[in-house]
Amino acid sequence: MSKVSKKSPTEKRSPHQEQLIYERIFDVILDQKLAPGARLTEEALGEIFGVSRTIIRRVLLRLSHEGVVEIKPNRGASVTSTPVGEVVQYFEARRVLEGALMRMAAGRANDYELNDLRSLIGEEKRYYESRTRGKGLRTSNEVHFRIAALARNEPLADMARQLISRTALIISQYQDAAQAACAYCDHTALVDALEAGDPVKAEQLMIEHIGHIHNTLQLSEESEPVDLFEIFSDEEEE
Amino acid sequence: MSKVSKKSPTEKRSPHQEQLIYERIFDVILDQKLAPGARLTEEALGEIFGVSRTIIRRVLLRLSHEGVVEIKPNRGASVTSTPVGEVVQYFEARRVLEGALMRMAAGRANDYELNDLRSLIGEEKRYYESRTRGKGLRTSNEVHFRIAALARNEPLADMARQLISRTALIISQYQDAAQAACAYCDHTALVDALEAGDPVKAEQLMIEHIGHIHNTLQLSEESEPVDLFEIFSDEEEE
DNA sequence: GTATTTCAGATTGTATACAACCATGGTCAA
DNA sequence: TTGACCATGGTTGTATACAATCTGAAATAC
Repeated sequence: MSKVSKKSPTEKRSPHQEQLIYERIFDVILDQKLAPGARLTEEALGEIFGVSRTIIRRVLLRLSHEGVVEIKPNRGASVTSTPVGEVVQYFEARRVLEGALMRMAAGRANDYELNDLRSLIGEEKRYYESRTRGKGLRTSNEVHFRIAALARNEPLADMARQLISRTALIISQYQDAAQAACAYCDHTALVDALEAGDPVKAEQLMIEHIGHIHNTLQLSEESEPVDLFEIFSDEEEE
Repeated sequence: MSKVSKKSPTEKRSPHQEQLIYERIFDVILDQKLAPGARLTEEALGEIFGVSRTIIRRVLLRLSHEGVVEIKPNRGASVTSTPVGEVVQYFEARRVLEGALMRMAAGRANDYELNDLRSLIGEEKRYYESRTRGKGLRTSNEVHFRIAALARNEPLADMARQLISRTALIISQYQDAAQAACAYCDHTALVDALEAGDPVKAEQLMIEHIGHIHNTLQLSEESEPVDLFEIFSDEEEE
C-alpha cells in the first residue's frame, strides 16, 4: 500500500536507478517532507523503490558521506539535524570557498555560459513566485554549482557542491518559506560581476550574497533536541 | 597462502574493523606497494582481511568517494591515477583552502596545541631521516590535518582533510623518494607563524609551502597512459 | 509505586548464493 | 594473416538468509 513508485518493468535494471533513488530521497528531504531527525529505515525505502536493502544501503552511505543523513551503528540512518551552533560554520565555509571560486571565475565565462546562467535564474524566479519551495531551492543550488564550475578547478568545485547541498538542508531546516524570496536578485548581480571580470568585486558580492542567505534563517533554538544536562547544570551552582 | 593478516579470534567483530581495513589499504597505496592503476579485487581483499566482500565493498566505496580509488561499473576498483594535467588543480585547491584555514588559525592555537604540533614535526623529521617514506608522508599529512583543525571550522577542516589525503596519493605517484626531504623545515616555520598570530604572513607561508611541495614533483608525462588521438591530432593540419 | 529484568518485535550487520557482465583467448572463415 | 565470432573464467551486481543488536513494553520483585 505504501508503494510510492512501483517501477514499470521496462525501466528495471536501469544503470542509473541508484542515482535516481538518491535524488528522490534528497528531493524529499529538501521539500521538508522528511524533517531533520526523521528515520530512514532500509526495508521501507527498499519496498518504496522496488529494490533490495543492498541498493538502499549504498544510497544512504553516499548521503551520509555528504552529511545529508547521519548513520549511527546499529541504529540506522536519519535526516541530519544541524545544531544551531554549527550553522555559522557552514556559512563561513561557503563564504571562504565560494568567494575564492568567484574570484577565480571572474571574466572566465563565455557568452554561452553567461546566457545559460541568466536563463536558469529566470527559471528560479518563476519557481519562487509560484511558491514551489523545493524546486526553487534546488534551482538556486544549481546556479551556485554552475558558478563554481566556471572557476575551472574540479576539486574545488566538487567541494563547493558538497557544501552547497549540505547548506540546502540547513536552509530547509531553519528558513521560513515566506523568507525565501529574494535569492535571484543577488544572483543576477553575481552574473553581471562575472561578466565584468572584476575579481575583487565578484568575490565581495558572493560573500555578501551568502551573508544575505544566512540572515534569512530563523536561528532560534526552540525545537532543538534538548540537552537536559545543559539545562539543569548551573541551576544550583550559581 | 595469501592471508596477510589472519585475525586472532579475540579481535573478531571489532567495531573498527572496517576503519582498520580502510587504513591498511590506504597505507599500502601511500607506500607505493600498490601503484596507481593497480586493480583491487573484492574477493582477494576479502580473503586477505578475513571478511566477506560486503565489508570490502563499503571500504572501497569510501575510498572512491575520497578519490583515492576509482570504481568503474562492472570493472571494479583500481588505485586512482591522476593525469599530469590535473595535478596543478589539486595544488591550487590546497593553496586556496589551506591558505584560508591558516589565516583563520593564526593566533588561535594554545600552548598545548603548539607543543603538540612541534613534537609531531620532530617525529616527522625522524621518519624522513630514517628513509621511512610512507610513514613520513602520513605524519606530514597529520601536521596539515591538525593545522586545519585549529581554524575551528569543521566543514572546512573536513574538506581540507579530503584534499590532503588525495594529494598524498598524487605525491606518492610523482615524487622521487630522494626529493621528499625538506617538508618539516617549512612546517616549523608554519607553527611559528601560528604562534606569532599574523594572519597575512601565516597564509603567505602556507601558500609558499604548498608551492614547494608542488615543485618537488616530477611532472613528466612519460609513463602516463598515452592518448594516441592527441599525439596524432595536429600532425597533418599544420 | 518504583525500579529492574526479561522478552518480543523490529532493524541493522554480515555472509553468501546466484545472476549479469566483461575480458580474454581460441576457433573458424575469408 | 586478419577479422569476426563465440565460449569460458573471472569479477562485479543484487537479493536474500541469518546473526547480532537495539528498543520498548510487560512482568516481576522490592
